[in-house]
Amino acid sequence: MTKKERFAFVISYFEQHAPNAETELIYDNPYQLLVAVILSAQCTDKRVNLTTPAIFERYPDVEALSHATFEELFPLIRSISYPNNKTKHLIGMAQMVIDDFNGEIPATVPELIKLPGVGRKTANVITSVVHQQPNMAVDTHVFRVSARIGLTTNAKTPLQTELQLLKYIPKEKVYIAHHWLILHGRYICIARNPKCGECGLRPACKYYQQITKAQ
DNA sequence: ATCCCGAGGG
DNA sequence: CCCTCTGGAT
Repeated sequence: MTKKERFAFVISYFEQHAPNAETELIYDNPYQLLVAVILSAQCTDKRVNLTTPAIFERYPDVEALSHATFEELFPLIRSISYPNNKTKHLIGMAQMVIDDFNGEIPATVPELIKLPGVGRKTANVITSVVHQQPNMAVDTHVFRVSARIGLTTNAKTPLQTELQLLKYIPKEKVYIAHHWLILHGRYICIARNPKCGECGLRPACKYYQQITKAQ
């Protein structure tokens, strides 16, 4: 099976079985999405969703967040990973949005990456979800699932995965493909003991071909 | 013990 | 390239 055929199979499968895949982070606007994605580093969406309501209530917009103090915000973030860094990042992000971007959350990857706590992955999520730009955010799930199936070859960094995926996924399907891969990685192609028995991608999956050949 | 929608710094 | 930050779930 060529790489092109592999992509075609995977896209076709997900279009039939997960046509409406979207993020499980809870948010109402770009500000809330940006906060949620910053908090999501090395943390499950479920746990992020437990912490964000209190944050959004106390800091309803980026202006309010820009005036937050570390001592105020830290307790609201205490229960998720890297609370120290994330508290500083959120306040710094809000202050930079107010000071350097007229209170508007930037709409391009180069600008977003300037914000504290915002790296390439987060910038790709925002520009993709909010601004419909064909950018592929590569998180741990996208990285692992793409490698297992064989959508990527010898990708050692998220950036390599991103570029290889963009080469074969049509622009208009990058957004949905990002969520396909994440949700598949979260519920089927999990890191430990993937549920290959429940996976419809088996005919196109390099990983499955390897483990069955080894029997 | 390993993993979760990573980012920043050296 | 490496390392550190770091809590909760499994």
